[in-house]
Amino acid sequence: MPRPHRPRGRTGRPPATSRAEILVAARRIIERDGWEKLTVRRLAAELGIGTTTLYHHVRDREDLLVQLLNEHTEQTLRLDPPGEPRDRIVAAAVAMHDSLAAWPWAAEILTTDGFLARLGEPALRVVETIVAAAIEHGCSPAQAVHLFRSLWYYTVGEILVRAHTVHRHGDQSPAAGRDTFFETGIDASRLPHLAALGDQWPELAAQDTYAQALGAFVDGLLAQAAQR
Amino acid sequence: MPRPHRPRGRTGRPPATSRAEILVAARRIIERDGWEKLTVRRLAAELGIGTTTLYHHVRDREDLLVQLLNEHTEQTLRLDPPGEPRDRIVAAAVAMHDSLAAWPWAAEILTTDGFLARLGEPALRVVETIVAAAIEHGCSPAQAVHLFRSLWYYTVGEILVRAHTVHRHGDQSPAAGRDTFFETGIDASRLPHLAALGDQWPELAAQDTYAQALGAFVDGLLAQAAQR
DNA sequence: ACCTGAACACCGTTCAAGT
DNA sequence: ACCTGAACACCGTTCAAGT
Repeated sequence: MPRPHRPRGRTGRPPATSRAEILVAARRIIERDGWEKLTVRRLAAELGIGTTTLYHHVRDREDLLVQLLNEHTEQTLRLDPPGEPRDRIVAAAVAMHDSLAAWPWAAEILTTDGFLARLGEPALRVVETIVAAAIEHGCSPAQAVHLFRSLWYYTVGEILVRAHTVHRHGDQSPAAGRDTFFETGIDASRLPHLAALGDQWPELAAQDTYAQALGAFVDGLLAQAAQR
Repeated sequence: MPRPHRPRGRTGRPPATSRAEILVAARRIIERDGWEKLTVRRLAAELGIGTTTLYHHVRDREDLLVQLLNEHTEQTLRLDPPGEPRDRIVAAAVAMHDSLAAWPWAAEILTTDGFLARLGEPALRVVETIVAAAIEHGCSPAQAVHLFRSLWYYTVGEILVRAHTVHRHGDQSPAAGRDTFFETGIDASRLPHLAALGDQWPELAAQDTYAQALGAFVDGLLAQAAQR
């Protein structure tokens, strides 16, 4: 007599909660309640299972997040940019950035120890693309790794700062733009340029210059590598 | 009659717990137990006061951390670098980096919304130095702000990744160096350069190239600004 | 005015026990 | 074998009340 547990299973084993089911439920929570609400306990509740049961399928919270991100990169990070090595590096880094920036909760694991090592192949292919292009341009393998790492730091920093910045779309009130130095008057004699910038700062800081500065960074790094 | 510095219990009422006392106690916890243990509750216990009392002196946990960081930058961040604008930018960014990197717990607030706006004058002077030097070099005010912000992203990313990386000093075991792509064999036909790099990656990734890549970034950004 | 215990509303993780 | 309730050891923050 088969136990009436969860139907829609194949013949044989009673269908245990699967990895895929977990990831779908996790995405549902993120979409419905915001990613801050994605906790181990809530996820178990969403699946209708005990919190403990989740630990049979996921090592810990970090593991859950990494699995979620890997699934996401597998779906969004497909590229093989053409062109000069320099342009391939920029294109790969922009693709990496855009894929990660779309999921602000990625910020939580981006800087964890050994993060890159836990990435799946689609993400690693971006690393490969950058390292390969740098070597083709004339970098030594060591220089290529250092170049990738520098771009990675810049990218992670951009994503993390942006993820934590409240975007006040169209809010023109004086309370908007907390990221200005100037709501409390600053000493114009000590900090003349910041004082002169005044309330232009929030506007300038809101502009997206990631890709442009990335280009400058890549050019600077490639030029430096060529000098040695 | 001389009283102990921190009265335990209900002895009269010497001056209420001061901001300075709180910050000293916070630093004591960080030094003794590690910064992960610095919680509102523990800090109150360390001071011998009720958790609630702390909220009379500190708006919330984030405010506590920002106050702590501001005190730290006031003590460590004094500079007025000489030389060419380009070198002044590099020197200021390195000083900012070193000051923040010394306190890994800063990672917790570095990316919070409006963080820069909550900094004290010593920290703002670094921003002023970088913006002023960029303008002196020929940047427009907008370009100078963008330049600062790009360096900020790079710096924050470096600090955050490093702060979360376990440094296995002298650990030569195979388990060491989690940040390698290669403990699980990678597909050499799909990722040839990463495969060729092999176990060299952890060693290369451990090298500190912050200042060198920063120089390249600054050169790249200044060159790009001059082109427009 | 200054301070606080208790409560609220949560966390991630473990483990002995149940089915 | 698979699953789980209950417990452990915490969090940040609030509020009504005490001194």
